[in-house]
Amino acid sequence: MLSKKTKYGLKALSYLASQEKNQPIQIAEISRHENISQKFLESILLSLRKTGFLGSKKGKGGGYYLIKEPSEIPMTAVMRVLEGPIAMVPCVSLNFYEKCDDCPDEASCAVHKLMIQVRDSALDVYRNTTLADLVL
Amino acid sequence: MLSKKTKYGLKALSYLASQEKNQPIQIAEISRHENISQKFLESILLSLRKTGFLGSKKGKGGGYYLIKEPSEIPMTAVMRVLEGPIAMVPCVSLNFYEKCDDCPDEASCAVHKLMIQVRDSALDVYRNTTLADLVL
DNA sequence: GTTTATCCTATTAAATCTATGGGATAATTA
DNA sequence: TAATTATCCCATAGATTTAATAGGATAAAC
Repeated sequence: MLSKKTKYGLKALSYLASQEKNQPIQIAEISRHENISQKFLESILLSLRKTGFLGSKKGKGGGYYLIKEPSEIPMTAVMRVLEGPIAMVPCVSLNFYEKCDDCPDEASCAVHKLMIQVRDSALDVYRNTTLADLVL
Repeated sequence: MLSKKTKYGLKALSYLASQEKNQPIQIAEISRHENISQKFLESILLSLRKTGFLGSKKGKGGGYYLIKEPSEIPMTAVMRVLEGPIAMVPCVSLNFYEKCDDCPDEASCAVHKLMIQVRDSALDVYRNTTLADLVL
């Protein structure tokens, strides 16, 4: 299941990407427009800022804005920040690899074999989709 | 993340599929061989029996066995029983569809758009993989 | 009738996710 | 400078899900 955090984060990014001008948009406006709990959204936008997707401005006229062009923001990056590993098991993760402590041999493991394929198919989608594609 | 239930279920199915003869294999043997908590595995095998993947036999010489040929068991079916929906959000699920209560229009929803693609790519893998492919 | 192994339900323990609260910080406006 | 506005940040509560365990019932074999 996709977490609410990821869902809300994607919606917020899309909303920002859909703006004509790249002016700061307030949390309140995004939360209203996308039906997201304002406080929850606040923490999500904060993490998107800290990971380099968004810029922010305080005080009146402040808010959040995209730092890069939507077409320059691949879903691989967004998903890894919001949802975490793209792989469904750590032992097939490219960026978050961990060995299974129960499994003696990855090469012969059925789960490993299957999840490699699932990971690759998901990667294929995420690598070929940018934020711009979702706003069309 | 793949649940332990699914991981263990897949391993158990693979172990059964790897047996020479299709004789009943005891829970204890599978749990030992695959490093799975016996009691937890018990409940998983039970659900796999109730959903028509496994047969069972009680008493001495009893255990679980595959009902169909491994090549006749597609991963779509296994995953749906063990893990649930293949889609990451209910609004793009083929077998477990649910409308999002927050989202006014699916067609214009960025999350919807992206998750349709992810679902299709995962389906493509699961549909083209059977239990037999994982045992090779 | 004793042993063996699955069947079944209930419950607990742990982890994770979702959401909220309250105040600190910084920028704008007057 | 003071008031207002909006992000920043930490802490925590509440809800849900997952993982595992317990204990006994049932059925088959010998």
